Amino acid sequence: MQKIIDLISEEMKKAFAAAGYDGELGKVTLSNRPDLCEYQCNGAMAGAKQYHKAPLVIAKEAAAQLAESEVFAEVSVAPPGFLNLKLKASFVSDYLRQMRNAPKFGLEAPARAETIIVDYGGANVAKPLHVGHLRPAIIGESVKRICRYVGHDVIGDIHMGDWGLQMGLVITELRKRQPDLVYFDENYTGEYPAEAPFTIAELEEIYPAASARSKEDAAYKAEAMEATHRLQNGERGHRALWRHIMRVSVEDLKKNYDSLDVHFDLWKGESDVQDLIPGMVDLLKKGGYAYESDGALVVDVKEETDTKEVPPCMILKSDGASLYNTTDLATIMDRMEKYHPDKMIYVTDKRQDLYFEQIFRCARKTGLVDEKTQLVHIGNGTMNGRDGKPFKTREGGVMRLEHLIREIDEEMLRKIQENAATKGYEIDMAEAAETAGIVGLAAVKYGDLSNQAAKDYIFDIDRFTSFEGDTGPYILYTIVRIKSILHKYAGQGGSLTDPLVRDAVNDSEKSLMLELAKYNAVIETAYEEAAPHRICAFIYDIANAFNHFYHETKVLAETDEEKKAGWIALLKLTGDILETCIELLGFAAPEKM
RNA sequence: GUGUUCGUAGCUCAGCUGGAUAGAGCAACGGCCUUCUAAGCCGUGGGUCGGGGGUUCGAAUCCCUUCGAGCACGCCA
Repeated sequence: MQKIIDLISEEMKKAFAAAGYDGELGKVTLSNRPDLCEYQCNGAMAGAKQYHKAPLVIAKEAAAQLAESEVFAEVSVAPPGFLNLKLKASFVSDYLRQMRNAPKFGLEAPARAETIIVDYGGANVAKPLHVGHLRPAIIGESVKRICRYVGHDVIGDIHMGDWGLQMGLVITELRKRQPDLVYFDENYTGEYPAEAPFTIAELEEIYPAASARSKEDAAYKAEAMEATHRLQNGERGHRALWRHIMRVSVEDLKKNYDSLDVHFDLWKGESDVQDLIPGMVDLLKKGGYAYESDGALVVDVKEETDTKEVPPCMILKSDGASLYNTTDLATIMDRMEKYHPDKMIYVTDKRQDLYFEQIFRCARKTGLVDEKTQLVHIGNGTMNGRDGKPFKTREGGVMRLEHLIREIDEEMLRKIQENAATKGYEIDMAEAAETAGIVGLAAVKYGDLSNQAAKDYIFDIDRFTSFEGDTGPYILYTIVRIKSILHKYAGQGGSLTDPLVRDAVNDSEKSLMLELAKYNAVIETAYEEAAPHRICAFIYDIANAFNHFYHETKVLAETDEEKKAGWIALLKLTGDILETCIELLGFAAPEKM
C-alpha cells in the first residue's frame, strides 16, 4: 500500500502541475501547526524565485485546482505562501479500511527478501552478563525483529567470546583448586566424565577470582596464557574441560536471555572459526594484503579520502596468536560461504566504531565480502546512572544483569501492590508477580529503545518503572484499556471482526486515525535507519491520541449500534497496531494491569 | 595531538531531507472519577536551541569559527 503522505503529495503535485508549475513543488509534509492544519505544503515559497511570482499567488493557483479534490476537505492559503491542508474524513477512513485488509497494515514487501545477519549480544562464556550487555541485547533483538517483519530472512547470531584468555584463566584457576582433576592428567586416554566438575555459580565466581589474580601475579597470568594456548592447540583434557564450561555457561546465558525475551538463531562464537584462520591468513598473505609490521601481521585500511588516521587492521599478534579481529574476519568469511548475506549488522558499544571501520574495510579490500554485501555497525551509547557516569551498583561495582532485572521486577511489584492498596482492591499475588515481570521488561526495554541507540542515556529505575509519561507501562496501560473494552463488547455479543472503520465524527477520533495511517511509513523508516526509537515515538503518539479519544468518547455507552461498531473497529485496529509495534520492540502486553 | 559524538525548559529527551508561535515527559501549580481501568485526561507557568559569524525569502536544523563535555585512536574485546 502506498504511504498516505505519498498519496496526498501526489494529489498536490497534480494541482501544481495543472496550475502550470513544477509538480515537484507539491510535496506535502506533516503539519507543524496542528492548530491550523493536518498536513501542509511549502512548495509555493520554494517556487517563488523560479517563477518570479509572489508565493501567495502560486499557492492560491494550486489551491484552486483542488476544489473538487477527493482527498482534501480544506485547502487554505496562509501568508507568505503556506498551503494548509485538512483531509476528507472519508479519505482517511477509506485508507484505514485498506490498512485493515492489507497484510501488515499496508506495509509494502521489499522488492527482494534479503538475507540479513544480525550479530548482537556480545556475551562472553564464563562471565556473567552485566548491565553493559543490556543495550546491545535489547537493541539488537528489536533490529532483528524489525528486519524480519519487514520481510527479510534474518539470522540472529550471539557471537560469543568463547576462545580467548578468559577460558585459559578459568582453566588455570580450576587447576589450582582441583589439581587432581582427570582433565589435567596428560597421560589420561579414557573417556572424560559427562558431568562438569563445577556449577554455574562456581564458574561465575571462578572467573573474577582468576582475572583479579592474573593482574597481580605475572606467573599466574603466564600460566593462563599457556592454558589458553593448549586449549587452542587442541589438547584433549583442556578441550574436554572447555566443553563443560561452554555447556554450563551457555545454558545459563540462554536462561538469562530468555528472561529478556531475547532469542538467537545461532549460538556461534569465536571458537567456531578457529579452523578457518590459517586458510584466511594465507589468503590475505597471498593476495598481497597482509604484511608484517612490528612483528604483527597487518592489513592497511586507510583510504585517500580519510580525514583521520586509520591504523592498519591487525590480523595476527606479534606472537602469532589470533585476536578478536582475526575471528571476526574469519566469521565474516564463514558467513559469506554459508549464508551469502546481503547485509551484516553488528550491534555493539559505539566505542568499537573505529574497530569495525577497520574490520569492514579490511573485509572489503581483501575480498572476504563481495561488493554488494553491506556491513553495518550500530554503535550503542552507554547506559549511565543518574550521576551521568556509567551505571554502577551502590557499592560501585559492575551490576549483573539479572540483579538489575530483579530490582526492576521487585520495584514494579511493589508499585502494583501499592496501587491496589490505594484503590482498595484485592490482588492475586501470583498474578501480580507475573504482571510485574511483563511490565518490568517493557519498562526497561521501552526506556532503552525510546532513546536513540547511538546516544548515551540515563538509566533511572524510578523513572522507567513510573506509571506516568513516556514509559513502557503507559503504552501497556493503553493497550490493556483497549483490550478491556473489546472484551466487554464481545461479551455483549458484539463481533470484533465484522465492523468497518467509519468516517471520523470528531477531532480526537480523526487525530487518532491520522496517527494510525502513518504506520507503514514509520516501520519503513525504522527499518531503513535501524532505529527502534522511531517506533517508540510512534506508539507514544498513538497512545496519546487514543487516550484523548477515550476520554471524549464513551464507546460502549453509544446507542447508535453502527457508530459503536465503527469505533470498535477503530479500537481493534489501534490495539492491533500497538501490539504489533511492541512485538517489534521486543515486549508484550498483559491482559490486565 | 588527530578523529568522532554531542551541547535544546530545573531534570530526562524529541524535533521528520531548513519553514509560520521550538515540542513531549518528569518536577511545580490548578481542574476532571455514580458511566468503557484516574497507571488516565484537560489546563497554567517555565527555553538567548552553548557563544559568534555566514548561506537563505526563512536556520535548533546547512557551512565556518569558538567554548565546553563524552568517547576512540596496533598487539583488549
